[in-house]
Amino acid sequence: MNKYRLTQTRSQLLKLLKNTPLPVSAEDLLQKVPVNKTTIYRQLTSMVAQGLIKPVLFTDRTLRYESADRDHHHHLICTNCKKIIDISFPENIEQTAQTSASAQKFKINTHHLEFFGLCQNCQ
Amino acid sequence: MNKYRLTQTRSQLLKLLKNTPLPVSAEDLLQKVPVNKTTIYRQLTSMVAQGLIKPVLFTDRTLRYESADRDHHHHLICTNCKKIIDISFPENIEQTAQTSASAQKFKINTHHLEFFGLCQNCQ
DNA sequence: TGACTTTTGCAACTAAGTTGCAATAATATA
DNA sequence: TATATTATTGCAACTTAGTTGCAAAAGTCA
Ligand SMILES: [Mn+2]
Ligand SMILES: [Mn+2]
Ligand SMILES: [Zn+2]
Ligand SMILES: [Zn+2]
Repeated sequence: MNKYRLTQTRSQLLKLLKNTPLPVSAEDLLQKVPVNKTTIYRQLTSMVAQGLIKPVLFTDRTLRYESADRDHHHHLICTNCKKIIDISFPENIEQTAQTSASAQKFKINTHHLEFFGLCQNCQ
Repeated sequence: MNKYRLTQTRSQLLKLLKNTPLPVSAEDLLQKVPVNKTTIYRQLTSMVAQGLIKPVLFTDRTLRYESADRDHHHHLICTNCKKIIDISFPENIEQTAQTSASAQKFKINTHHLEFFGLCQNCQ
């Protein structure tokens, strides 16, 4: 009853996305899997729809994806070497923001938070 | 001694960017100022370099700009109608995050935070 | 095995943004 | 003010991430 078929290509891509701890771009995948770029883009779209992966947009405007079975977290991004480090934020940001948002009758559902700076190597 | 010249085009664009409270895209400007798109992109780059405006990348991947003389703030974005509302966040996010970041010897300089949800009209 | 449906590759396309170059406009200086 | 200098502009051509239509290939299920 699952309309998604587990093709060779799909499993290879999923394996890579599951095993790579940090967000992967379409181009990264293209270099590692012998498949047409059209297929990469279509598979990424399909996997997002299926809830297997999540898109993460970086400020260099590259769109990357990471496995969806991760806990909610954020990223530290080195502005020099582009290294990405996962980080979890201790407080409930949405709850804090909802207080100000309520004044405008805005209902917050999700948020997106990234930090920029220098990694150990680059400082 | 200022290498930036205050041309007709530049003043028109600056005026729009100063008077529009919410982030403006290159396309927005193109529709309002009778000027070539190449000029728009070059002026935006130049104004960012000069520190007059700041680029803001939204998760829908549109790049927008807003006047740089604003206090640090964030955005509430309606996922339905794309309305943008400015919001300030009461706490020092970077300080809180720096505690976790220090474990990886990462030095935070800036951050980027957006909230998504529904505006009053769309809920 | 088929029949049915999804996935794939290919080539052509789209759209945001960039580049080189010659013409034009702004500014500095005589 | 007139002229020299340098930045800005428009244009056309280009780049590049991502998209689309279509026919062939592969996956699923009876
Ligand atoms: Mn991550
Ligand atoms: Mn704003
Ligand atoms: Zn680094
Ligand atoms: Zn709305």
